[in-house]
Amino acid sequence: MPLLRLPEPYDFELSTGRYRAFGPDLANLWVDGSLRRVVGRREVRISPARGGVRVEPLDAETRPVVRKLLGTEFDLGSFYEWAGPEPVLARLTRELAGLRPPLAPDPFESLVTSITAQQISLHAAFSVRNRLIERFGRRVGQAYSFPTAQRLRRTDPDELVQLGFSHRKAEYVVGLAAEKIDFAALEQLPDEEIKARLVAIRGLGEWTADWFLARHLARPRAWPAGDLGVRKAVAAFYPEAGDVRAFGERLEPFQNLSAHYLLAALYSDRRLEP
DNA sequence: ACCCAGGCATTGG
DNA sequence: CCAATGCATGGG
Repeated sequence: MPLLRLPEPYDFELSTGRYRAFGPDLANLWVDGSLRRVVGRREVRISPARGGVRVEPLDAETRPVVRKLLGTEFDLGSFYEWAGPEPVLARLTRELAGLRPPLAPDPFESLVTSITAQQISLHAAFSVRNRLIERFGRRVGQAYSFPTAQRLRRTDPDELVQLGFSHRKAEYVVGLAAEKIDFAALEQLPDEEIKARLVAIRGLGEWTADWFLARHLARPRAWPAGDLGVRKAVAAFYPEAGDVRAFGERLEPFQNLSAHYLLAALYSDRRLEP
C-alpha cells in the first residue's frame, strides 16, 4: 500500500481543517475525507491511514511535494516537550495533539495566496482565490493546479479585477509574476534576509513575508505578529501579554508552531469568537 | 444599509 | 518616524 509514514501522533482531519474552514479550496480539495492536489500533471489523493497517510500515486515526483504539503518538516515531538512546562501551550498541545500544520508547497502560490487574503476575511479571500484558480489554473481530476507565474505574468490586471481583486491587488499579483525570483537561492538565506528581499517587492509587506517563512519555509521562529488572528489569539490566551511582537520572544524557538496552535485553538473554540 | 475582515501603498504631516 | 485613507468580497 502506498503509505507515507508520519511521526505519531498525526491527526489528518485536524491538520487539514484549514482547507475546509473557510469554504472549499480548489487547489487543496477536500473530497469524502481525502485531500486532492495536483502535482505535475496528475491529481494526487491523500487519505488517512494507520501510521501516516495513504498517497496515490506515490512516487519520486509526488512524495517530496506531499511531504512538504503535510508539514513533515515540523518537529512536533520537541515542540510538545518544550510546551510541557508552559500552562497555556501545554493545554493546547494536548487538546490539539496531532495537529501538523500543512504548508504551501510552492513559493509563488504561497505569496499569491497571501495577497488574496490581505485585509479581507478568509471567506472572501478563499472565494476570490478560487475564481483565480478556476480561471487560470488547470483542472486535473477534481482539483486544480494553482496558476503559474508564467501564466499570470502575461495576464492583464483587469482580468483579475473581473475575478474580484482590487485594482491594487491585481497589479501586485501580475507584478509579482513578472519578478525573476530565485526561490532556491532565497530559501538558503536567514529569516530576516528573506523578509527584507520579499518586502522590497511591491504588494508584499511584513505580514506576507512572515507567513511565507511560516507556511512555505516552515521556519521555526516565524512569528506573524501583525496577523489579526494571531493578535486575537494572543489576547485571548495571554491577556497579560502586551506587545504581540515582543511576546513572540517568549515562544522562542517555536514561534511558528505556537502561532499555528494558537490560531487553531482560536478557530476551534467558538466561545472565543467576539 | 451598514460594518468588519489573517494588509498594503500612498500621501501628508 | 507616525496618522489617515482607499480598496475588494462575503458574512453578520
